[in-house]
Amino acid sequence: MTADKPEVQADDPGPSVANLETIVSLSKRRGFIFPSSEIYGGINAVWDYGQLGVELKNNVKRAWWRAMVQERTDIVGLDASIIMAPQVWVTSGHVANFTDPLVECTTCRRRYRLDELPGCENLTNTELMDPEVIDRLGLKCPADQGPLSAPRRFNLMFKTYMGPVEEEAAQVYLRPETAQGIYVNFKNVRETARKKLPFGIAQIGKAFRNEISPGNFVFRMREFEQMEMQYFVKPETAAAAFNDWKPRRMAWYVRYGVNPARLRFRQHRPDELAHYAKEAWDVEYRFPFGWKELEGIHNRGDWDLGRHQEASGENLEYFDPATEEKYVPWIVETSAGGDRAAFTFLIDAYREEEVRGEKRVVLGFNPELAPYKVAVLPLLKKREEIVAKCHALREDLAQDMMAVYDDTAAIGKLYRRQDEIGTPWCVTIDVDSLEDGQATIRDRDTMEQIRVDLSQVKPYIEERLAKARMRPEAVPQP
RNA sequence: GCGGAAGUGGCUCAGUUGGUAGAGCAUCACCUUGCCAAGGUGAGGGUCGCGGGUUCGAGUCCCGUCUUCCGCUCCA
Repeated sequence: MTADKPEVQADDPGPSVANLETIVSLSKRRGFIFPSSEIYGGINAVWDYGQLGVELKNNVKRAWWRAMVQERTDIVGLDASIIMAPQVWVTSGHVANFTDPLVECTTCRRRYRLDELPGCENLTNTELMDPEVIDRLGLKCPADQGPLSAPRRFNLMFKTYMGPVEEEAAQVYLRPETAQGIYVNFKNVRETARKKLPFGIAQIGKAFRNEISPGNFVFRMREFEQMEMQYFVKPETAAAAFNDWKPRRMAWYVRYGVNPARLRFRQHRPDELAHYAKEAWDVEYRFPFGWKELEGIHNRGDWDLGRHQEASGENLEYFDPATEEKYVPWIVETSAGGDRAAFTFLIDAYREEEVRGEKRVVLGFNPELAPYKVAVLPLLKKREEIVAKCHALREDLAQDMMAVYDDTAAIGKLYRRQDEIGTPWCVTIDVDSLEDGQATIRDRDTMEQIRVDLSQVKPYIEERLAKARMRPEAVPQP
C-alpha cells in the first residue's frame, strides 16, 4: 500500500463511531436518510433520502457538475439509460465475471468457475449450487489440490426482463456501472459536440450491484449513484492527464469543506488492479469505520473503446486533424460515489459545541451544500406585521435559494434547530425592524449577528454563497 | 455467506418469575416569554420488526423470517 499520508492522524481522528450513531439517528429524526420501505421492515442495503437529504445530495451533484461540466470547456454531460443492450455487459466483461457459480480454494485463494472444472460441465444449475457438490464429486483445487469452498454465485448484476414475456432472450440487466453508457455514446458525442481530444464526458446516475458485503449505513448500498467522468486522450498523453486529474479530484472535496487531514491517496497494488486498469489510485476518507474509498482515478487505456469497437464493429477511432493520425483514444476515468460523497460531507460537517453548558450538534456544511441556505424567523409571532415581513422576505429569497420560515418555538430553539441541519444563516425580524427596516443576520459558524437593511439581506447571502464556491485555484491543496 | 449482538411511540430507552405497555426528549394546540434548546396546561402518536407456535393469557417462552450493528469472509 502506498499512502501519501501517515496511517494515523492522531491530531484529527474525525468523528467517532459514537458520533456516527448520532448522525444516523439525526438523519432519521430530521429527514436526511430513511431506511427504504421501512413500514415493511426495510430492505437490505437500500436507503431513501428525505426532505433534507435530497437537498444535500442534489447540492453535492450540482457541485460536482459545476466542477466537471460548467467550469470547463473540454467536458460535456450525458444521461444514459439504466437499461442497456445486454451485449454491452458481455463486451465489458461483466457477464462473464459476475454471473457464474464460483468456488474458491481455501489455501491458495484461487477461484474457479465450477461449471468449468473437470466433471462439472453438464451439471444443472441446481447441482452447481448444491453446497455438497464439492464433497460428492470429490473436487480439489486444480492448482494445489487444496479444499474448495462451497459454490457461490457472484450475481453482481441485477437482472430483469424487457417486454411482456419473461424468457431468456428478453433478459436485461440494471447497469452495474454508469461508465459503459459513456463508452457506447463516445461516437455520438464526438460527432455532435465538436470536441477535439482531449475531451471528457461526465455523467451522474444510478447503478446497481448485488454487493456481497453491503453496510456501514449508506457507504455501500445495492442501489447507488455514481458521478463519473471519462476523459478521452491521445495514448501518449494518458499518464500526464492522469497526473492532472488525481490531485484535482481530491481538491474538489476540500473545496466543499472536507478536512484535508481526513483525506489521502492510496494506490492500487498490481495484484488488485481491475482487469481494465493500467494504473489506479483511490481518494480515501477517514470514516469512523476506517479509511475507505471515496473515488477512483483509473487509467483504463484503450480497453473499453477497443473492446466495444471489436464487438460492435463500429469504428471508434479518433482522427487527429493536426497530425493526421488515427487511433483509439485512451481513457482516464474519475469515478466517484454520489452517496458516499454526500455521506462524507455529512460526517465531516458534524461537530459538537457547548453553549452555556448545553451540548448542541451543528452540521457545518459548506453553504453551497446546506439543504437550506437561510431560515427566516420572527422574534415575535404575535405581531402580524412582523410575520408578514418574514413571509415576504422568505418568498423573495426563495426565488433564488432554499429558504424556510419557522415560528413554532422560542428564538433560541429556532436557531438550534437550524444549526442541527446545517443552515448557514438565520434572518430575524423584530419590533425594531418595523421602524428601521432592518433585519438581523446570524451566522451559524461564528454566531455573529449583523444588522442590515431588509433589501440587503439577499445580496448579502448571495455574496457569501459565491464566496463559498471558492474558485478551485483558491482552494488549499491537501 | 458464516459467527455474535440487537430490534418496544419520530429519537434514546425502561418494562420484574408470561397477566393485553411507560418515561425523557421530540411533535402539535393554547397561555406566557421575546436573540441563542425558558415555563405552564393539554393533545396526538405504539396491534412491542414480521409470521407462526406453546398458553386461559406473550413485549416477555419456542421456531422461522426480515432489518441493523460488530467480527470473519468477500470486495471491478
